[in-house]
Amino acid sequence: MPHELSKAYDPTAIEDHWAGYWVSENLFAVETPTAADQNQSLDGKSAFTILLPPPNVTGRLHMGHMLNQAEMDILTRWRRMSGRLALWVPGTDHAGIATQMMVERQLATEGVKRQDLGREKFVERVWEWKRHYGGAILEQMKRLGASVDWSREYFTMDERLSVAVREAFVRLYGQGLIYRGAYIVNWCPRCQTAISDLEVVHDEQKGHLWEIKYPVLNADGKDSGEFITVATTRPETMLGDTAVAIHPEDERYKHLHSKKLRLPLMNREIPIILDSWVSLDFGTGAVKVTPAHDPNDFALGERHGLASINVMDDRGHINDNGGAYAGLDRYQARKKIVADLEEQGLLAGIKDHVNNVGHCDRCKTVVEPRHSTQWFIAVNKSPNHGGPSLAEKAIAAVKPDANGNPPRRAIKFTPENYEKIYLEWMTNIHDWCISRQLWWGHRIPAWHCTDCHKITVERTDPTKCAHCGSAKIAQETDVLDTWFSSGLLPVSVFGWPRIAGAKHAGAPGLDSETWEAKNLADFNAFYPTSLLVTGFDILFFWVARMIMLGCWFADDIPMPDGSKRTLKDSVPYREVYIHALVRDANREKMSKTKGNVIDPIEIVKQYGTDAVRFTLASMASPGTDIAFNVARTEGYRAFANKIWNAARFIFMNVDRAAEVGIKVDLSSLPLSPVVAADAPLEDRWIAAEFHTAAGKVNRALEEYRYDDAANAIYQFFWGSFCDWYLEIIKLRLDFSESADKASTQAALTTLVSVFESSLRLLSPFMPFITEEIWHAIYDGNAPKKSIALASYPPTNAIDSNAQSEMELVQNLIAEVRALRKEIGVEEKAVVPIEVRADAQAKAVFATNSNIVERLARVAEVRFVTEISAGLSKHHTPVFDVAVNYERTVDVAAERDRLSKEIARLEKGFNANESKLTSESFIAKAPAHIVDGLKKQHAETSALLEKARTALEALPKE
RNA sequence: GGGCGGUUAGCUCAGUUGGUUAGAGCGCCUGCCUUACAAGCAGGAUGUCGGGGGUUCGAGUCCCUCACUGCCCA
Repeated sequence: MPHELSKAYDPTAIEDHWAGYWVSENLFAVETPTAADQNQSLDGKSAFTILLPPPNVTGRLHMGHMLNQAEMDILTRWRRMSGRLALWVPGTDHAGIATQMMVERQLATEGVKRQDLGREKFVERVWEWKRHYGGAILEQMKRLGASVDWSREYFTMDERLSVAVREAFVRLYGQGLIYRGAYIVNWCPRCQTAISDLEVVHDEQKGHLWEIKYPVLNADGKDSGEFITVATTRPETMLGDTAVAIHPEDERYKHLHSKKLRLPLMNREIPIILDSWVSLDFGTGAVKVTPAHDPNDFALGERHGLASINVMDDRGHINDNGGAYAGLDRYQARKKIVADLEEQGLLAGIKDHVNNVGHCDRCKTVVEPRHSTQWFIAVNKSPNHGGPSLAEKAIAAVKPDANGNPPRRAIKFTPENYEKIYLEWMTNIHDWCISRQLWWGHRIPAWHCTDCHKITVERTDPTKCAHCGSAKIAQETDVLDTWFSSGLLPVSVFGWPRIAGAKHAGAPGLDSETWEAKNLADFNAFYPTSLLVTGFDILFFWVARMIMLGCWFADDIPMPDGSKRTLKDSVPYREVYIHALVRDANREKMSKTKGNVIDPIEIVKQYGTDAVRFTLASMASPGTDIAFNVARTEGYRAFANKIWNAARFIFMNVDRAAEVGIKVDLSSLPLSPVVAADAPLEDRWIAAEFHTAAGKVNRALEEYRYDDAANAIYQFFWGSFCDWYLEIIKLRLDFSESADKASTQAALTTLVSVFESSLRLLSPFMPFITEEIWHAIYDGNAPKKSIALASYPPTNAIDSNAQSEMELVQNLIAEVRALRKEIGVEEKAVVPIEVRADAQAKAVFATNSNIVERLARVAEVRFVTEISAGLSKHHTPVFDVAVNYERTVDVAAERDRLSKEIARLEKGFNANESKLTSESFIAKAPAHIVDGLKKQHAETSALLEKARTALEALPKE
């Protein structure tokens, strides 16, 4: 039997199959456009390009990813079906710290340290690990059906992307924008590397404020007996103190200006310095200064020319500069120092104190600010050849044009407020520390000369120093921050810098000419990408970095027509959509420690990918966090089930029709429902409803209103198509001998056509179930390999007459149903009704009386000029209706209902009355408001009158 | 400390440039196994739109203020 769908909807049974099919058929691969395509503007299709913000290669899919990917997939499928050349490029980043950690952990189980292996062997091990376990998250993506081009999958350590990293480094270095310097950086003692500000997560912790007395010295270097008390949250850093700072205006200490202090425990003489940065009210107003271990102190040290004494090694242990404490872990040292101070009577007090402690984002170890030599990108500096800085360009790409009207933004943010946040951040950005003391990553292409101590940076590995010619050179051991390479992705995935016609194209390694031509074609077609979709928590990671680097490096690639590329077309993407956080049902942030993490794969197994996607979409209102509630998902699985059963119903009828020789011509189904002007009301109406919904979906997706789009489809499919259309169409699905076959065939054709269009409308949101049913409609001979390659239904004009006529019929049915309940008509009883209606409504009811009869279980619609006395009736502005039935009236309930209705009407009446009697309202409000209100007022008065009369007519108690 | 948001039905959230009597899903109550669907059908109840003040003919929507709350940055 054709069209076989199992009786019950079972998502897991269909989803695995289609997910595999989409990948194995390479369905969403996009070929590099040929030159001919380019000339014809890609065969008339403009590209929609979207890059997956690279998940960490060690990562597993979490709800945030699933939301992020569902949003990208919905947009990509919608754009693809709407005729755009849609390319979604997937991949992962190499996650320097995280991946190195994974492999070190693995080695630890073998009792081996990476140092035992040596750098080269260790890196080999990491690659091995990556081949085995890396990219699990992409496999999960495949199961979820993301419509990405797997043939273009990237990994930031790939050779082609490494070429881009090298090129970018060499250029920035040559432009004077990369430098090496000794600064305070965030140091993770566990990972033993510097990390960027963004990789430090701050956490409020209960701690202490230790108050320590520093003896004031006389001119002869002896203790004067006076003390300055300083307060600190990290007493162990005092070993590296080189001054104590006070505010120059602080009256408490004015007499101590120019005096010296004795640093306790170390017995070192340190100066008192004056600086207005010191806060008068914090602690005692005197601050110990440790330039090597605190960013603020470092700045003070620079201003006052203080020495910087590093007292800790890279594991967070006190080093030889720490005197008696050398070798101790930082916290052991803290304990001992506090104890020693107390013993010497120099501990003035201990106070409870809540402070913000920085932790390593990866391993949660407390970060130690540390003075060390690192590589930086000078983001605010003008390059050697002049012009704006990296940050200035990144600001110009986003800032509204001061003179432009309307403002011209090269990159548009949604929700808009992120533009402000981005600009705020980019305006105050500090130099970017790009070096990491790791082995896994892009090794910095700089060579140090042992003879002249200068640095050589070149595109190909040098054999001798570029400055003195010495062969005694050694490559820098540090690697680059992972973000340095992922920031380049928008240009590097399309082949930069190996782009035909670009400067420095012929980089070594691959078949350059072929590659460069192919890359040029890709770059011309797909850059700038259309959109970046990401969470706000990564705004500064991807967004900021990609914008800085994209704007910097793309602008020397000429435009396809040969003209100079300007900032507008150098940006990595035209739009940025920032989504919110997925929280648990109680709005709590999901976290492992709280144990409230929802594994999307588990939920998917229970309810199906389609239902989970729909849940996320329907809650994804821009700027609002999603409180993920499985009750919602359950509801959308029910929706999928509804669609499934509608399909079964339709197929059942198609098959029954076939048995009596009635066929639906599947080869001529329209792209979206088309009905004749003289078609039955329900046909004209469902087409109008469809186009209304389709219009809403298109408008909503243009504005990233996934919630509006999902709701419009839900309402249409369930509320209009299933609840009304399917019920009405049953009247016309008559397969008996006596039936008019042409009429049945027409009804069936419209039904199938509307349903098939609806599947295409829904497909971007629920790709699996729509794929399954769509193929079933065509009984395995679908016109395309996938519904995802079919066209999105175009929106036609909306027949609003059909909508208002149908609304009348629906209202009548609803009133009858309500009446039946009120007067206790049995569910199954078929009863006559009396209707008083104006001429227009009466005509509509008369034409469609069979619909009323079927849907409201009515025996006969009797048109009257006045409802018979004694019957309970319902009133609307255009008709009154009553059910002819020997009622068992619950007088109390009826009185209650009428009283409530009267109260409601009175409220409206009074509100309108006061407005309409106000002269200023009549004079100042626009005419259509006044007219509308007058009309409503008249209706309300009439209904109020009728309700009051009905209440009067009720038997007295 | 600086900045940005939020407060609308029991819950989670919509509510377009102020405009006619504030919506949805879930949940809740009542009645139905009406052969596509009980993961269903039909009917129903529920809101001083956080408090206060102001602008306006008109405020959930704009302004001020207070309260509570979340996030980012330092």
